[in-house]
Amino acid sequence: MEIPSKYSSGSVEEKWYQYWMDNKFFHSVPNEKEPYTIVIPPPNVTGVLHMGHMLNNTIQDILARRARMKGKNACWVPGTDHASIATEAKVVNKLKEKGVDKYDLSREEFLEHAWEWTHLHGGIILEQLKKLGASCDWDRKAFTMDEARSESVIKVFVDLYKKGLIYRGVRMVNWDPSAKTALSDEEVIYREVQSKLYYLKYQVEGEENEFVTIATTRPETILGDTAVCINPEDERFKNLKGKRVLVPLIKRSVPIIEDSYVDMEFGTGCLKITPAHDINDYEIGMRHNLESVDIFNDDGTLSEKAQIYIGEDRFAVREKIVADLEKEGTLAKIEDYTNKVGFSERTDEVIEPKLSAQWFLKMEELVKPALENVMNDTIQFHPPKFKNIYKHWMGNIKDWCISRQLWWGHQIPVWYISPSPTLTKGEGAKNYGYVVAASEEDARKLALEKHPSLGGEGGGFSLTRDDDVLDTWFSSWLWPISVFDGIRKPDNEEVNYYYPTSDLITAPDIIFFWVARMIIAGYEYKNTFPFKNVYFTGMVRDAQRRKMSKSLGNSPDPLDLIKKYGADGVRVGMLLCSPAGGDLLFDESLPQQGSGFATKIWNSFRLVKNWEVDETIEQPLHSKLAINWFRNKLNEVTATLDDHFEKFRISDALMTIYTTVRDEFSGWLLEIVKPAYQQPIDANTYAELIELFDQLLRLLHPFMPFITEEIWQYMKERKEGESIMVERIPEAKKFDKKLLAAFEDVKEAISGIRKIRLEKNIPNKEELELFIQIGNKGYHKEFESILSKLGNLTNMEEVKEEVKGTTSFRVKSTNFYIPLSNLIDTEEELKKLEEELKYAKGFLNSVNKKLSNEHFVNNAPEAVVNKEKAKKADTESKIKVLEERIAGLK
RNA sequence: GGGAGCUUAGCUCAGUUGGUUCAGAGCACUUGGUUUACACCCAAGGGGUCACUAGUUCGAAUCUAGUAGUUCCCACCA
Repeated sequence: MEIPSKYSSGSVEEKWYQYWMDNKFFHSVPNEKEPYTIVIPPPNVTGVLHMGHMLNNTIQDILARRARMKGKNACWVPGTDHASIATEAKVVNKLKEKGVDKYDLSREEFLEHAWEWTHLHGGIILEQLKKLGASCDWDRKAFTMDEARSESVIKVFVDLYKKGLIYRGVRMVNWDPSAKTALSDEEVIYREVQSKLYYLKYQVEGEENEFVTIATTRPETILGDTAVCINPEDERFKNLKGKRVLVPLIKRSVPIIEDSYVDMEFGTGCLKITPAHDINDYEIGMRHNLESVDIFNDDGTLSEKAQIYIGEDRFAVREKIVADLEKEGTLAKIEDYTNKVGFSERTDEVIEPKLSAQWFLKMEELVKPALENVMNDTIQFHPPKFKNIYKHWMGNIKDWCISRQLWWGHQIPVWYISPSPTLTKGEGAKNYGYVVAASEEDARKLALEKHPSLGGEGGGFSLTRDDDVLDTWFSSWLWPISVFDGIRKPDNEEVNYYYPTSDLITAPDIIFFWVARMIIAGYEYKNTFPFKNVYFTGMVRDAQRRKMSKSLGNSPDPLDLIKKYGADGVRVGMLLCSPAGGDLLFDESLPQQGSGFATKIWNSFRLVKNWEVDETIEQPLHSKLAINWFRNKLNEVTATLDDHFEKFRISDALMTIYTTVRDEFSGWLLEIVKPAYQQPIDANTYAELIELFDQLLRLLHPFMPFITEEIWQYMKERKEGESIMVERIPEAKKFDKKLLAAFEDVKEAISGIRKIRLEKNIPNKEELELFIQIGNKGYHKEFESILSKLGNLTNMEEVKEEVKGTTSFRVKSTNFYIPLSNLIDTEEELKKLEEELKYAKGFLNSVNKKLSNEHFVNNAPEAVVNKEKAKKADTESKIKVLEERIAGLK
């Protein structure tokens, strides 16, 4: 079989992905094996793949593939999220481009557009994941708004309502004037901004020349002022108590009230109160029975209640009102000021606190098991520092505002009852309220049960469904259950088998949005945790630590990267430098390194595969020894990998296998067994090499699925349906630590020879002689054939004392001498030896100091003391050797 | 304002319970090499007072306290 000299990732990746799909290797059904389950953090249905997804999904795939090769029944469930507000914003913009305003459409018409958009762009991102090699069970593709998931959401809403956990209330909520919807607290991002502090003078009513000065960052809100507040302790304003002041421009008379909330130190010590547009003012307003004047429309323009600037935008009004206040003479001064302003996570609009009727979920009881089981490590966070953050949030949780004034999403299953006019006439008139039910049919029944009069004589009624939809996260919090249909059919075989899932891989920025809430839902609906481990990835940033963003143009297109470096190369690049919870500083040198590694593996394979095998020659001793050594090495590496994976140190695991392939396998093993130019290799060594290569590929497969499959298929004749991805990964076996340590000494001796060649400018081709003065450590005669081959030695001889006229080096207490006719620079050699001697003496000194310290000898464990004694003996013999050598040279 | 974390080589980070080379890895850097698998390579090498200070201990990168710097999370000071 001819092996191409260059590995071409593109065609190889396409070929094997198709092969895996055709053979249904990704597909999982419940069986007798141990399940290993991951649910994907569902990306936005209309989103495109970005670097964060790459990192995240690479890790998921590595874990899934590894579990599969460990003999588990791995199931990685893919899917997408309808992303209510983000998708709706996109559709609204799209319509706007076509000159269509959302509000000119009916709800049904708008949803038609939204579905069209979803079908057009939906799932592109999942197709992109295939390019990465993601081994998802595509037959299980789920969508948060498909039938099964939608019904689950509705069922849960009804259930929570019945449990008394969902309620409707008028509250101060975070209002996004751009999307015209309420948001949860988590969807508001506070940012520091440079703004101004405006000092405004309010005339005291009835006192022509007496003014009260307040400070505000939002002068436009004075139009909604219904009081001015002072601290009751404030001596400066004693005379104002009980008086009233006039709001500038509109001259509304408002009372001066007293509340200890006011900080006397800040600003002027006087605070204007706008209960409709500030959460604190709202609370003060409640305490003092103040009127609320809502001066804003839903879109952030001023309403009629503002009296002036009606219909103009709040920020335009801010400019204008400052000018008008100045004209009026009520603007005292303006200062620069830095404060924090809330922005909408999705639309980046400045949030307006607004009073409105919304649906809430009571959290206090629900969070209890979720908090407890993270704190006691039933669910483990990696890295564990996120436990603190989680705890803090859970401990201070407020009720969750779950309604959104949007159309794209799960419409709230609440029906308001409008009785027929005959029923509302006269004394029978009453508010029939609403019912909560999974369908209109159920709602109708329920309404009749609740109000029998509706079905009675002169009855009849209509139902109007609540316009709002549910927060996106109200569907994704059910994800680990709902993808197995465990909400609608709580005891089905699938959910019983796959749930709880194994590992969740996600970014820390959605720890509250999603992770915490999934845990809550898990305990509420399955009575157990939704996943055993949560691995938090870092943020992908650029080399300057800046966030990847479109506007900065520092975010590479993942698909371009895959084209350029191969999926394997990109996967390796993502992971080479990505500790759990730590940010990944990405630049193209990383995937470059990854693809370089792929080339390295490819070339190693070509080397081996192209050797001619000769059955008649015997296996050389050095090959036999090297193979045996590498077997032990591989077992050590396998154990190390197991340990890394157990601790979710994925980068370290990759680095382990990376250096094993590059240094141990290619650098040492292959160099040792490599036959002379154009010479054949013995059959024994060849067969064993192929087997070891096979083992290595299996260990590597989860990281680099494509190239490992390609090589594995080339390695031997394979039958249709065979694949490395369904083979077993090597188990950790015992290994000989002494052997491995001895081999390190051999390597060091070879390095010593190489170093001398480099220093003395001796080409590798030139053969050398080596004399060995064996000390009590550092030499292993059994490996002399290896030393001889890699050192290119003609003759090796053991000697009892130092050899004159040679250059030398040491491994532990063994001296190696290389005779170099005419090439010895005695001065140089002496200088080197003196330095070594100086170091050894210093070292001995520190050891002696320890050993002569009675406290140390008496208190330290015996083993530690013995070790120090051994060090002392070794160093002393080394010093002796050095001194002899120096004397000899002189 | 409250809380948590971090500070180890030029960069990004390991370093598990204090005790053998524990002062490490990858990248970067320096030097040498076109040794027929690989220059996307190979060989050799330089580089750190483990932020600072004080303590505990026979012994501290590791434990304690404080200081400085830094990051993140939470919080409605106009």
